Amino acid sequence: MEKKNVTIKDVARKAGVSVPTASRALAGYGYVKRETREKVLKSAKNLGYQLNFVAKSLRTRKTQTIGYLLPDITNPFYAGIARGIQDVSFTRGYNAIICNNDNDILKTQQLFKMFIRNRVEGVIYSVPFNEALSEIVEIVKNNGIPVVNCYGSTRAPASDVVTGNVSEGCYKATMYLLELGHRDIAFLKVRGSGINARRLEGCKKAFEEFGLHVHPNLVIEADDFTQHSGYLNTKIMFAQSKRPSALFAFNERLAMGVLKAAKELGIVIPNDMSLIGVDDIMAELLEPPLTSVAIPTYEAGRTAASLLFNRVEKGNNELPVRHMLVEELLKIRASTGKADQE
Amino acid sequence: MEKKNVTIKDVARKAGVSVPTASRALAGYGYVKRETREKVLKSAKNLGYQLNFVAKSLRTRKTQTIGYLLPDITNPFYAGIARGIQDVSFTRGYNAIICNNDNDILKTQQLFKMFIRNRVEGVIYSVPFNEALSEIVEIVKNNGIPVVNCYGSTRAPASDVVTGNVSEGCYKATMYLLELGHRDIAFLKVRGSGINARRLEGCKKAFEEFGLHVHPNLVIEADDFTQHSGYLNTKIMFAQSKRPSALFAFNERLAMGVLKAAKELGIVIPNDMSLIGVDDIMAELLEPPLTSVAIPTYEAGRTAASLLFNRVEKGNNELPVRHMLVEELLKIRASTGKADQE
DNA sequence: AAGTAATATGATAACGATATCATAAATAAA
DNA sequence: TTTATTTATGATATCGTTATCATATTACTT
Repeated sequence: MEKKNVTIKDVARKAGVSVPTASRALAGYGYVKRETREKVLKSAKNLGYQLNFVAKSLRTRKTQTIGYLLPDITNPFYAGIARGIQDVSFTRGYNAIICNNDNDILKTQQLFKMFIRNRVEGVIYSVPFNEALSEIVEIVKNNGIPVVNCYGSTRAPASDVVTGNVSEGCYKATMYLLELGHRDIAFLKVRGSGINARRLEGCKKAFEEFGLHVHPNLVIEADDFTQHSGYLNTKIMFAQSKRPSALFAFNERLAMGVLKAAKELGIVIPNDMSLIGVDDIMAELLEPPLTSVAIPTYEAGRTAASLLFNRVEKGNNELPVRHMLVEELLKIRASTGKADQE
Repeated sequence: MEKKNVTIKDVARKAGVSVPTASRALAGYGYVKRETREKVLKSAKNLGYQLNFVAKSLRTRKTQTIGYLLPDITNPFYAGIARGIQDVSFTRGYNAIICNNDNDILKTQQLFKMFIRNRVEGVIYSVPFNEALSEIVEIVKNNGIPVVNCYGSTRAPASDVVTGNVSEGCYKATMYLLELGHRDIAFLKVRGSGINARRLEGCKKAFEEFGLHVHPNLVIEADDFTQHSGYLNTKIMFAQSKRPSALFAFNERLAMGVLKAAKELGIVIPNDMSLIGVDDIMAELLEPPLTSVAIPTYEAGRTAASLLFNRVEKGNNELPVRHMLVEELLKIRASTGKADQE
């Protein structure tokens, strides 16, 4: 009653056929007489046989597995992407090995090598830029494994890339603020973030359409994307200069920090100041519900997986490099309003 | 420049040794002369050799992989557990295959069978009870695979179980409310949830210590654990009966729904009513910051993984069944206050 | 110097499946 | 009937490693 470990050999013997015949019967592939197949299937069922996927993988050189590298699965942004990848994978009969790199390059290297050793058929990653990233991604590709970058560093090489129309999303949001009459709009971005830089581009474009320019003093650079950082920078900004009529934070956590600081300072949103965020994970649940640029993480994950499976099926080098965009939408809620009429 | 696919055979040939010797050198196992090892390692490095883990797994019957089944990775509660499992696994050189069942029993069966086919060395699950769950869990166990239940259905069999001291956590929270002078305390639970039933037990115990009883009318059963459900039930309750002086929702989403309903009804928390939640995922970020019973999901995941690896190492049947508790703590914030003095 | 133990290496088998090929039986075509 | 084709089955090789065992070499003991 301990371990059973039924192999196809047992199934074949019990059914009175050879191993290859049993294999064909179970796989439903090639020529097998109807009654033979039934005998084999019955035998398999009786013995409680479960295919050994490890052996199959070795022989067929297909592991039906892909790897996904992200910074941290407890970050809902990445969890959304992960879920999209998992769903597409599940439908195709694949598994995804999901690993956290905690933005640690040493871990990144370890994990990518692990992916290679495990002979994953493809890799998706969503990690920010790092000097050593390009190198290790190149190694993965040299091992014949297609790589898709999903909202990760655009500076690292990949077969295909999925990102949002980040500058357009922010363009729309800024246009919306401008149309509400706001002119003194502050932007809270994270220093060193390539995506945030592109977000700011979109905002500048909107200003230009109004014949205006973003005031450099109103572009604030946070050290990181934590709530605390948003809180701190807001406090500092409001202590130093005139309060802007609207604030656009390029990240939801930052926006939550702004919200908290504003509350403490007695600034009522949206009456005293409008606020826009990005991400749209908790936005609807905040007080007030936050107007924000929604990132369709689930769709991004699905798209990345689809691109990857295209390459897995067609052979990596058959296809040209593709760059797919998912649409970031402005969701208008209660944290924005018309500018003061003074 | 296409696929390289370097095997240990190539490494051995280039180093001028036999394959088994190369294997020993690379694994750092058994007798290998110092210079031989160096030759092999150099050869491996030059060729860009990466061990084929599939082949190794087949031979050693160790896949260094475990499976984790959860309802949905985008739910931060499960993401926390997943992260704990992943971290312990990573440290041990294992991978976790994480799969969502969406509370669908058909998927559950498919996924558990997939775990068996993939020859995972252990399985952890966090899924609610379902008639067919016991059956499939039993099949997994019969295949010699240890199973650990982490905050899942306690009615399904498993080698080991990890849960929180759920009734104690709620006992503490209720004691706190009682000590603040509250007597009309409403409880919002989810119908059919075994864990929520145990939570209520803890609350009742606290009442008994005060020589009181929970009023049955003040135990409200929600259909599910969504924010909407919390919102709806609050509206209904407040329309029908006298408003309680405190409300205890056994789930954060429910509590957020209560918060929203209260806001709409002009009920100020905590002045007009105290509110306590469970989970403590976003609690700190809500307005007002929510007093709640914190579930240490990350720790629970780590604990579950540790239990599992004990069995993986020691052999499944060597160890007695263990039930580990992680401590749920009451975090006091701004949503609770003294009862009215009327 | 002889015997024993430790070290080092390789030949062979095995893990559990599928791929490839050869051959036999059944069926269709001439 | 003969030949060609389709269907059915099994023998054998193979995927890339490690386990097991046998043997050769070196290093210690006495």
